Amino acid sequence: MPELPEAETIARGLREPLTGASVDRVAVIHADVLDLEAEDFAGRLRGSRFEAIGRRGKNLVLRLADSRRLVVNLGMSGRLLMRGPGAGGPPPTHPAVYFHLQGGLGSLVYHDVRRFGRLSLHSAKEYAAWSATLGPEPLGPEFTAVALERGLRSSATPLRSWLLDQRRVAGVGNIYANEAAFLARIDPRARTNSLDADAARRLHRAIRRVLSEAIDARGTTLRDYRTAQGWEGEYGAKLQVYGRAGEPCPRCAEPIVREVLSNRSVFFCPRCQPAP
DNA sequence: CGGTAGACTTGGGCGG
DNA sequence: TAGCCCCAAGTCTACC
Repeated sequence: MPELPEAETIARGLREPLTGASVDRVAVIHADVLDLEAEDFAGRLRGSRFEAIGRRGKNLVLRLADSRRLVVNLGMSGRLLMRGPGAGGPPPTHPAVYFHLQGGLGSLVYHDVRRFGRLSLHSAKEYAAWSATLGPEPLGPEFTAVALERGLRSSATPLRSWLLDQRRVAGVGNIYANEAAFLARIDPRARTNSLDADAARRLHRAIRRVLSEAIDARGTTLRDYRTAQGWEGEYGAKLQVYGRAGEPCPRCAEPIVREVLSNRSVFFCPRCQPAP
């Protein structure tokens, strides 16, 4: 998604307009974002009330009144947009699913240019099982420096890859993995079992800081991400290394380097983030 | 099991 | 300009 700060921003923006609203009708435009047949999906949601709006890692979790959960993974380009009752303004360009609400409350639109996103409907039990496959919430109490140090020691994968593994910690993606490694002054290519306790403490602080500050800025819009109200996030202007290859490091002015690691870009300052 | 490369999909930009 | 171009917030699979 849209990573954790973007998902959190969307959840906050959906809470007020969606909590307590009920689904009148579901219109499926692109069934390939569903884990069920379109008819089945629409039928199971008709009449359901949204009771609580939350997030797990990068996923939006919309709890229904009967304790089922609609889990939305936004992939690379998914949006969850509230449309007012009048639905003024231009219509969405790439709608995949419309949730029309009862009582003239407008609609919730799942919008996705690339359709890498997925919408799944879980029973309470299925949701618990799915959630258990994800690592701890990085802004929650379970994610301690000691737990992080233990996790890092148990693997020989490069730090950037470790951070992208949702079973390790839930919600960090490529933007914030690169930013956190920079703030912690660790080479993102370093094997995690080569990092010492002090590096783990720095990384713990850096992850929490970058995610918190990105939430405060309502996330990072590179191109596709929007809040539930359709606004862009403001954190892009605060990125230190991500997408800044060739620009001077904000700490030491050495040019930022871009490399490819596991088929994805990795950005770092070769002077501030020395190989251990 | 752990780690990596490619596939999936569409659109924007001409580089990193 | 246009291209068996390049790149992109993610995740799943195959394969070593």
